[in-house]
Amino acid sequence: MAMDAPSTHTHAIVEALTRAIVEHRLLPGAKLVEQKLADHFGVSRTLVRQALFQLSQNRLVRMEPARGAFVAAPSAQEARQVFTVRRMLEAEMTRAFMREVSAAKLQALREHIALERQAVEREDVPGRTELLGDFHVRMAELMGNTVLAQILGELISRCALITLMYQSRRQAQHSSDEHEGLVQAMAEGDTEQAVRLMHEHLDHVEASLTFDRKIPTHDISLALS
Amino acid sequence: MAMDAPSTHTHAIVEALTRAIVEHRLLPGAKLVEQKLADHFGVSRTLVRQALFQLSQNRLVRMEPARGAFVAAPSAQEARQVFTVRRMLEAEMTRAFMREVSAAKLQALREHIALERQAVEREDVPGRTELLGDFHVRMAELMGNTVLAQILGELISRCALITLMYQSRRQAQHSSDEHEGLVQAMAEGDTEQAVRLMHEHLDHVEASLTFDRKIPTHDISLALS
DNA sequence: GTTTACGCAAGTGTATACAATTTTCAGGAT
DNA sequence: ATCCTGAAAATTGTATACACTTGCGTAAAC
Repeated sequence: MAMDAPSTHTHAIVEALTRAIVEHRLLPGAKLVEQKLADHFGVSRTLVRQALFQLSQNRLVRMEPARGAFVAAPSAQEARQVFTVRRMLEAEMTRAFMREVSAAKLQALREHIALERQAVEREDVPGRTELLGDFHVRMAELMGNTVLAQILGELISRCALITLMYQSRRQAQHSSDEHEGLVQAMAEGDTEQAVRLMHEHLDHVEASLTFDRKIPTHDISLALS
Repeated sequence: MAMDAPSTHTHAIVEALTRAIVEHRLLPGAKLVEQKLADHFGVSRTLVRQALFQLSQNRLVRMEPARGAFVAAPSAQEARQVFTVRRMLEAEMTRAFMREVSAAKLQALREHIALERQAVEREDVPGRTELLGDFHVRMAELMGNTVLAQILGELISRCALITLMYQSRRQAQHSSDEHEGLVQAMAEGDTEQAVRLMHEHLDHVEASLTFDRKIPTHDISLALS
């Protein structure tokens, strides 16, 4: 999730909106009225517009000419495409990771999984959603490839938008278990098994998506507070 | 390269600047003064700023707080990372392509290669650079995966920024030949050979990069006219 | 009762004004 | 000659003003 800080103020708005969208406090389709957001953040529309533009680049927000900004509502087809790309990228990432694996890196991943567990235990839904996604970004970071980490981060944000509002505790637990299995295979040096597990893991996450209709939240102040 | 059209005016500026950067009329490190650009395009700074923000998201432009926008100058390390990601993505893309290959798709690629050839023949440097990159995007589009096509398009733009200002005619010819070899392997149904050729192709392109110092162009009007 | 026309409210798109910051450069001290 | 100093010029950052589009409700016409 590493990004530079453009004037800090705009960045803060982007962060707040991103969190609200990814954590499903703002539902797909919700309209984002510039003046309302400006009032909420205590700035002018100028900065809000910058933030919305930025978010529309990340595909978290869709902008319709002269009609305004809305929380993006990716189609089922787009969701499948995102997962297809993730599988392509992460299968090869797993192979590359294995080529330069080390005890320290495996340990770092295990510690991350421990954090996931804790979030699942304490029913911290936003926290666990973020941590479950960040596991994959963490792998890219451990390889020292920031470009890969950034692209994966964006793809995962788009996934979170598609994910069920409240992923069941069981599914979250399951994801964390699969992460552990992956690390286990990597610890044993079984590259092909690791790649296979990564594939299956992403298949499972994709299968757990729900594409039923969304109920938009129009109350921006509520969602952001 | 498919993007939506946000108010058409901003989009036109983004397009013009993108072309100027990717085609190396504006060299890495060049400062992009907002008022100068605004005058050039006959609009206010507002729209120029929107365009620059958008370009900074694509990593074609780097913005320094209170100092302004500059044409990005990716480090050699970043360039290597971009190519690493491309190899990961495109190796798997080639496999996926082979799973749903058809005569029509191969024909489309062959026609694209013919266009590359023509551009190389007539010494159309900007045209051939764009076409050589678009071959890879074309594959993604033929698979119907717009998400993949978009991500590849962005990665390739970043590559173009790194590429030698004037890729030699020989190298361009070589790239086109490798595209043809790839299609040949795909036509013969030899998936692993195709994957291998894609890998080698990207290795060759990466190897042809030059990381010597850049001479910034400060004359914006000249570069854009 | 349904439909069309019209006007007002709300909201977006762009330009401009002004504040804050950085850059430039002249002038003087060492 | 080189290095500080400081004020003016240039440039960016943010807010505001205003034109233009869209959405919606109301009322008139059929």
